[in-house]
Amino acid sequence: MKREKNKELFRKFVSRQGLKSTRQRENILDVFVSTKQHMSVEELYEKLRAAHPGIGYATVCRTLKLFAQSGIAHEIHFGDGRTRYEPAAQGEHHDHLVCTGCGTIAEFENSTIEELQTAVADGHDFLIHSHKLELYGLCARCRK
Amino acid sequence: MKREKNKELFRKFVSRQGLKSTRQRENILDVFVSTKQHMSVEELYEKLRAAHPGIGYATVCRTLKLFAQSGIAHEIHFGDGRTRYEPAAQGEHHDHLVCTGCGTIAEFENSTIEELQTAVADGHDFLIHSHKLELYGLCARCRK
DNA sequence: TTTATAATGATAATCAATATCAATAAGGAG
DNA sequence: CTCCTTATTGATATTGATTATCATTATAAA
Ligand SMILES: [Mn+2]
Ligand SMILES: [Mn+2]
Ligand SMILES: [Zn+2]
Ligand SMILES: [Zn+2]
Repeated sequence: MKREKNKELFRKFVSRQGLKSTRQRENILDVFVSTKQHMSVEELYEKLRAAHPGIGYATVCRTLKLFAQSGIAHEIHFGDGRTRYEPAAQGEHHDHLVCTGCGTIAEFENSTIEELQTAVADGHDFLIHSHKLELYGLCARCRK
Repeated sequence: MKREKNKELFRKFVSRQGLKSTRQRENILDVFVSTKQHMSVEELYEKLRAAHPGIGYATVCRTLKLFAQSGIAHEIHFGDGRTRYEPAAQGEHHDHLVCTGCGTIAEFENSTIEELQTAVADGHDFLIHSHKLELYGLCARCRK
């Protein structure tokens, strides 16, 4: 299961980096892997406080950054000034449709687009490390 | 010429919206349309101060927002926390290759990608209003 | 001109993210 | 297990870009 896989990956990352395993990190890990996607730091912090009062905002920020470093999370910026995180699925990738009406996020994969991106980069003698593709607009419900 | 076109478009926007034509707006317009692309607010402010000491930072911010509203500028966020602006070419569109080594920005257009984006959106019953496609990586020089 | 209203610019406020730092916890050595 | 070094935590202060405030100034219509 993806959740357990990510938890295991993070524990290995902590060990490999000489970091320490702490109660807070485990708690944040638990909540994060079982969360709906694209949560802001604030949202995750509130969810965590409900289960683990006393947790610090700074610790949540720091730990989410570690999640991103370890590869189990992706940091996302939708342009509203809030950093969001989503659990990563190893070996998978997707981009986002963002409804500016209700804020709903849909996900999609399109291998042809990905290939064309690589072709474009090749033409510029450019080596892609990562990319961001976001489609902003209105979902069906918000258009009615 | 594109520069004069954009200046004219902005002046019409100002008139249409019942705004006032001011020395500051004209100065900012002059500098903006003749600028290299993807300048941060801070960079534009410094460039403006050189030619027009006394200009206020807040005025630069406000005016750049007006440029974006009027359609002669695009607001860009490359994820470094600084808002950038680039002159818009009416009826044209491009996306960006961002070198994480030296910060150089290359531009590209790919109509096939654009069509595929629309197809993806259609499949989700989603109406695209705008999109963001950025390819991050290393340019040829930074790879050597 | 006169006058109503918008714009300006100095400054304060905002807000998410990050840095600081004393107190606490982890975990290896003995 | 206990000691000890070092990392982590969380309260708080700070940062940095942007936005709001507001007294002063400028615009443009009457
Ligand atoms: Mn996603
Ligand atoms: Mn551009
Ligand atoms: Zn919607
Ligand atoms: Zn480069």
